[in-house]
Amino acid sequence: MSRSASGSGTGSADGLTRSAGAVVGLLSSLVRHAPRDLSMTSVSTLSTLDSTGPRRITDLAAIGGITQPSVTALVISLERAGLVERCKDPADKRVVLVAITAAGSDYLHARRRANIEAFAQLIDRLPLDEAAALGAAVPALEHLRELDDQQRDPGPSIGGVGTGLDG
Amino acid sequence: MSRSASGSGTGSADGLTRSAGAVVGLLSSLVRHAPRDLSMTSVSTLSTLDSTGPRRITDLAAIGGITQPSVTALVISLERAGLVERCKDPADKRVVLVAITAAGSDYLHARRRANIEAFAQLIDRLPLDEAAALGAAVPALEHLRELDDQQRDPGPSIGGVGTGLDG
DNA sequence: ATAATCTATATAGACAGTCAATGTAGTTTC
DNA sequence: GAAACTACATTGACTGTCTATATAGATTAT
Repeated sequence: MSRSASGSGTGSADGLTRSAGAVVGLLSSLVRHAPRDLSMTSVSTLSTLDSTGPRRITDLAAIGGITQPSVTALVISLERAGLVERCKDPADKRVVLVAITAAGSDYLHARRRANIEAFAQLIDRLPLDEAAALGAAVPALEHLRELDDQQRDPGPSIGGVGTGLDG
Repeated sequence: MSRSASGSGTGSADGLTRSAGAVVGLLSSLVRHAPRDLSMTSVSTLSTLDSTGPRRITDLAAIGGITQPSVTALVISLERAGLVERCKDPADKRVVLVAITAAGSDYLHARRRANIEAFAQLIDRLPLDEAAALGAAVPALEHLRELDDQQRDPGPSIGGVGTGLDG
């Protein structure tokens, strides 16, 4: 809380705190109204499968930050919904490889599109100068997300966590 | 998706979509790692009580977007934790008025401080220009939250919903 | 080679948070 | 003062999560 407090665009001493409050507040406002047809964790798991290909149960647990039994249950329900497939790994008969289906991929992309579009419509109602300021802050927002992921997952190349809202 | 697509700071045609994606992505990244000692709904309820004073059960249900039986259970557990008090309304003996206690208020403020500070530390690691851009986007972010609240709650003066992460 | 150990997943049992449906006490209206 | 309404509590179910443990298969050491 030392450096950029003087560097933030507001020029005031608590610009940083205010930035933090603004982002956190908006975040809060959105989360609790997200669609609930699938759990955040399910969407997050689908997202991982979609972007990085088939995975074993244990991987999904580590990536998603939940336990292996939870993933087992989650995958079973996703399978029942037709959104993923489970296949045995011929090289190691203990392993279950989970893959997203075409239906799963379709669902995911539709949901992602809807989320972004709804938010885009919100942005579209901003005054021009605010929309411009938001656009200029995009690299900062993307960078923040990277920093956040790094900080929580100091491990190697597991890839983005995927978080449900980005479904 | 018509106007500010050309007005956003990126200058590209999909600047709006990219802004939306950036914000949604960051928010997603943060949500799933929030502290879970109290549920989002509990913190949200505490926040409402803290900012608007004692409330009846039904109010809390409407404000929080959950059912009345859920609030009854939630309030009972908050009461057991010493964070709220329940008292009868002398004017209407059916009513239970729920009020936040000093301990509840302390908890809430500590949590809010911690959240904002953690996020501020993240912002502090941004390059100066990005931190400045983020600072400049604060009014836009705050405005977005307002727009979001309005859109979902076209009703009268219920006040901010409070969403758990802003605890 | 085979026994011990490790690994990947499944199962069982528990708990929190949510809901819909319904019960009960108190209030308002006609 | 009877009917209808309101505020809250209770019940029973379902989901998502956890810990602890079981089972099948793989690896390692002797």
